[in-house]
Amino acid sequence: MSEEASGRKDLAAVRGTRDILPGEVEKWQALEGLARATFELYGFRELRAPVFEPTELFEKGTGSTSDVVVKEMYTFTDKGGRSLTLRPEYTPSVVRAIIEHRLDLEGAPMRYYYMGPMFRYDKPQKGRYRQFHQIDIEVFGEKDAAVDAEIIEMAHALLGRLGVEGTETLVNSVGCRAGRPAYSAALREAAKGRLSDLCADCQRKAETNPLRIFDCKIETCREIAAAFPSIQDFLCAECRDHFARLLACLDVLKIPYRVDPRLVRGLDYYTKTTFEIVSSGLGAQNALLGGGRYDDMMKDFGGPDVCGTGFAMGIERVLSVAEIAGPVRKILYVAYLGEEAMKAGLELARFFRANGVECLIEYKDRGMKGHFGRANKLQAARVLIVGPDEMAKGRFGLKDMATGKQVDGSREEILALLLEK
RNA sequence: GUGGGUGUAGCUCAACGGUUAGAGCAUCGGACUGUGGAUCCGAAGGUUGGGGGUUCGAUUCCCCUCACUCACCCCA
Repeated sequence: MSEEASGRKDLAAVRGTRDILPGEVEKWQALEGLARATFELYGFRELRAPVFEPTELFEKGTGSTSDVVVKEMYTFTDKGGRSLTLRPEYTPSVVRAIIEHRLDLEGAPMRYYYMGPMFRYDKPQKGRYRQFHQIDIEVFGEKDAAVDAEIIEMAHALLGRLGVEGTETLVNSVGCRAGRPAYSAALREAAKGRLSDLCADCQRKAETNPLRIFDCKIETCREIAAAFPSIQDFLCAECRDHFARLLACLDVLKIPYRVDPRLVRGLDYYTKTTFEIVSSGLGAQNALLGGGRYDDMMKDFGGPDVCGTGFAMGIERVLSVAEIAGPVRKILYVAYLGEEAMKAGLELARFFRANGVECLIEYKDRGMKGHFGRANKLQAARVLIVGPDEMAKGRFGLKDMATGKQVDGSREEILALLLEK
């Protein structure tokens, strides 16, 4: 049966992955270029880490109770018997690299960015894939809430350059390890008091993750949850000051935001600041980017006590709402007549390419009409005409396909014309 | 992992349970052997996602499976 099966389906890209084809890939390149240019303005440098890491890295970093680690990792055993995992997120890798190379001792600003694929075994839907791509930025060693505001502003700057509109910035503080357990307990207590009035889903959340009751869409649950204690009341003095300073700096940078006490985020390691930028142009998966502060991870890894803060931006999601276009290509199509002219055209193509002109020659014998039809099909900007007559004179034709105007000249004269616009 | 929707040519879509599954666009060839977009003619392209069942007969009805898609969950 399997040998009879249609090859086409069997060889399709696996579930949750997809090809990015010419025509679309130019948008990716444009986005990546704008991201690099923007981050470099803020003093960030690229840091490339491996696509897979020891499974333990994510268990300790991302958190062994997070959904990502519990049920979404691509984990496998290699031939040496090691348990490895295709990274579901990037932050633990950067932290590992800093410790491994003692980058904290170099004195350079620890501002890093990276873009590449991440892997999570989720059920695919709009804006959610099993191999997806993130742009990730991290800053280490800056305790001041000002840097949290700075990276949020940097995210805005990038989204602005990408033509993304209709976004909202949500910020919150989840406190530190001192205050958070107390808040969870208080929330659980409050939920127990109204348990019978909550929906079945929320009754379950009351046990497993009381913070998520705030996310329920049922009206009665929302009303009940509105009366629950706010995390703001459980922050220690230091966390409260940190959060106030974040908001003050966002005001200085003129970043509009909304404080959302429900914004907890699913990764275990966040402390103090959490934030998210959401878009109205997406479906249920509406977060364009999310991040926050993680002051304990480095220490928990057995490294120096260096704090961190950063965010991850989903490339697929941003592209679906971005207004960017790839560069306009101005292809020069080489039209020739006959074998000798083909060889002359081949050499002319080499010459023009060596001088920076995108040039296309195809090895199919066509008449002049056929060549022009093909050039038109390819949306070539110009056609170079090489025939026996041209070769005899050493002067070739150059036709502008948009205007229909045609001139002739030596190859140097034509090159000059090609380069001037 | 749980639900709903959808799978017919490269793309967008037709076809009451009944002959050889069609159309537009795209592709290729010709009209047209030194100058494009047009027009006309023609060709090629399908195990109707896959498997099983009901039926004299299934693209159509039923079941399973796979994929896509939307939502839950979670997150980028």
